[in-house]
Amino acid sequence: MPLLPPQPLHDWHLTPGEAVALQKRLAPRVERSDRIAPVRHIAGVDIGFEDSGATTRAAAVVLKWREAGPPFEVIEQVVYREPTRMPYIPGLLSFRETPAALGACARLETTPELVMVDGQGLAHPRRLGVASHLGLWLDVPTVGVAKSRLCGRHAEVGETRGDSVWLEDKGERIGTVLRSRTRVKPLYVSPGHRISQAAALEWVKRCLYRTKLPEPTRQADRLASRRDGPGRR
DNA sequence: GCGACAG
DNA sequence: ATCTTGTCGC
Repeated sequence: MPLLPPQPLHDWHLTPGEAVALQKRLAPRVERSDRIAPVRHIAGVDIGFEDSGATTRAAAVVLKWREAGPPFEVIEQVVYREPTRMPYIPGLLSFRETPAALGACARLETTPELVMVDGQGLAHPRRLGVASHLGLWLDVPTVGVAKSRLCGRHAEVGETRGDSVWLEDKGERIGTVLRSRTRVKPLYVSPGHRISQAAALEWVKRCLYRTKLPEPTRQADRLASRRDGPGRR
């Protein structure tokens, strides 16, 4: 999918303090309501590492959306590598993963109407998780699907598949804690960009098939973390 | 000052 | 995230 013309949405040589300042400037640009075109394709994005972390491997997959529900047909798969440029710092994940993620997305021929990202969206201390940051950059609707909590509080979630509770922080709802599989650790779903809380949750539910992760993220996950080196596609 | 802390 | 064996489920 095409990348937007270069914009001051990201910088690769920032100190932690500068990165935090940038997040505060970008957060207000995140759109929290639905501005989504009819969904035909949904992409999944995830990052993995090789060479003890020296190489970052980004994976992007595109699935054809079917009203009939999953399993969806995978129509594109891309793996893109580049040297790792920043360490992992809680709250600054997007600065470590977004560069490679953009590289993978730029190599997709299809432009999806929705992108699911492994990580938080709004459910971030400054409301700019990796899903939001990537969404801003690509100017495409995104939803964050994380496997654990970064911030916020929530009541206990029911143990049955489909049960969910709000994730809140500082008096506002920042996401949803969703039990995607009975008796399995819940998912933390939050809007990335151009999507509402309700729609973000619904799309994740609609993409659940038989595993803990929704299909877009699951497919990207397996590509990004394969221990042997998948070339491309 | 003491924890918590996406991937 | 990654390092790891066997094991349970579809």
